[in-house]
Amino acid sequence: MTDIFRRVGDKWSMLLVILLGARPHRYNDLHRAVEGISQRMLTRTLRTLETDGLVQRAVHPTVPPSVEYSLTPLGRTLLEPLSALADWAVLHEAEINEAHARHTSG
Amino acid sequence: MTDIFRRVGDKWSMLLVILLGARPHRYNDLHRAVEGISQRMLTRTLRTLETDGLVQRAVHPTVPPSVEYSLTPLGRTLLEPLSALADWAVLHEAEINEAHARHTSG
DNA sequence: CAGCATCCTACCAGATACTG
DNA sequence: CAGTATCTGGTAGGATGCTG
Repeated sequence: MTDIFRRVGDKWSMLLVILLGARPHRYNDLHRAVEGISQRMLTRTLRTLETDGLVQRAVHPTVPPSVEYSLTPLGRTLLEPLSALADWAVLHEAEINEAHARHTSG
Repeated sequence: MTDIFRRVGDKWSMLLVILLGARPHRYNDLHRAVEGISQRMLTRTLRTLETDGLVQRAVHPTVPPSVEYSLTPLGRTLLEPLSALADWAVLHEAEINEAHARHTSG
């Protein structure tokens, strides 16, 4: 189980899954949307998600080429629990920062 | 938000939070329960969780000393979304492994 | 019992440059 | 547009030995 978590729970994976949950994205869409991600990590993370069967990659042989990433049905089942956790993070971010301040100062 | 995830979502944190969600544990309880964790990482992870205000540490000045770790109220609010994700992981582990096999072989 | 200090390694992840 | 290749520093995390 911890293996699954390590894949799904890392810095970029969750962000990508949540983004792709909203709508399919192309490579550079994601690159722009996920502020701060390097090409390397974007590609790596997408490959991992694809290998895990959470994301599917559709290549349209146009000129210039376009590649569309979207969630698989399995990926979509992840969306709900992941969003719950993301909501929790947003909701309690302030409290965590306060706790931090308490431990840092006193 | 990604910062929160990095702390909460790492290899050991979620395991500890879920364990402490069941009942308070002492240091060596956790060390035994979390098969494979080193003292170093157990201590480090507990300290991080404590600093984040998710876990509280109660020292009982007995001989020999005993230290009890438990979830704070904030930590308990994390339990639900985290369990949801853990359940998801257990439920879909097989599918992910199958997807892996597909990408490895063909 | 419940840690801390130190050393060490391997992998992770960013920056940068290049390609079909 | 959608990647790959290479180099490099940082950090996660294990092993070991010691302490109040």
